[in-house]
Amino acid sequence: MMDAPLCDIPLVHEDAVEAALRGRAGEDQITYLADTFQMLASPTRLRIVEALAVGELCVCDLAVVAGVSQSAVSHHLGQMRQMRIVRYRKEGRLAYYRLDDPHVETLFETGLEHVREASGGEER
Amino acid sequence: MMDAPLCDIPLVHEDAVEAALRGRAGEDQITYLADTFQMLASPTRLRIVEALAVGELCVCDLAVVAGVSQSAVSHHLGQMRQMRIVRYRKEGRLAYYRLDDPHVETLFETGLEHVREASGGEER
DNA sequence: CGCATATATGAGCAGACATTCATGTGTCTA
DNA sequence: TAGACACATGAATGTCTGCTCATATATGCG
Repeated sequence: MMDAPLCDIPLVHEDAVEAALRGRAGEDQITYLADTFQMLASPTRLRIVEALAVGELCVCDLAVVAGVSQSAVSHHLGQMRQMRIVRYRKEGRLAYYRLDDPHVETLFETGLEHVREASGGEER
Repeated sequence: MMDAPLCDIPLVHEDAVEAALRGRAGEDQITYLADTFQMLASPTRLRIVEALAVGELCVCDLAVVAGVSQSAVSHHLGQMRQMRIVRYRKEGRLAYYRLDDPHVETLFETGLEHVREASGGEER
């Protein structure tokens, strides 16, 4: 039979694992962060973010820019609002949306830089 | 009754929409970017990124840190490798993983900053 | 060689997501 | 005030994701 495999009795590289475990973000923060990235994990929502990085737009405009129905865009906006990706102001019967905080644009830009390197540069 | 509804004949705010459409990223880049954020849209994978931000780790260590099975972590690593989130080097029968490029850590950090503001600060 | 181990990978299933369709709410205008 | 319109939202549905289980590949050791 086999000896105790290292993988079952945790800790292969005890020091490294402890270092990695020190100062981790809280469970709630990681969950919230995953949900935040989830909001950016859709071409349609990215088009919305990209557009709002230029300036505020109403729901109709966003539907045009993102190339989906008004209903679809509104559902997306509802979720993005909840995750604090966007905020909005009402003016008459129009709702003008914009990015909620500067970090969102930073995420978009940084992600795009990464993509331009990662998808451009081929195999290593 | 009303005139032709603005939403059906596109362009509500023509200037704003045109501004938003100017200089957009390519379809491929947006798709790739969405897939990249998708890789960060999971608590398990975020734990992996968080751990690798400290230093390289083998698969077993990562399974411990992320709190999932070896199989699960390996599946995640395969996807993350494909999306250029991580890379690895083989040493004997161990595989040591690390973040593929600095942008990844930036995304993680920026996201965490956003979360700390967004989830901390309450309703507006 | 032959076995144990570290990692990778395929299949399958339960839960999550994006869109559509239908309808609800509030605001403007005639 | 009646109706049209901008926007929001609930329900239903097809697709995708993440895990587990089973198995494959490869390396090291005796």
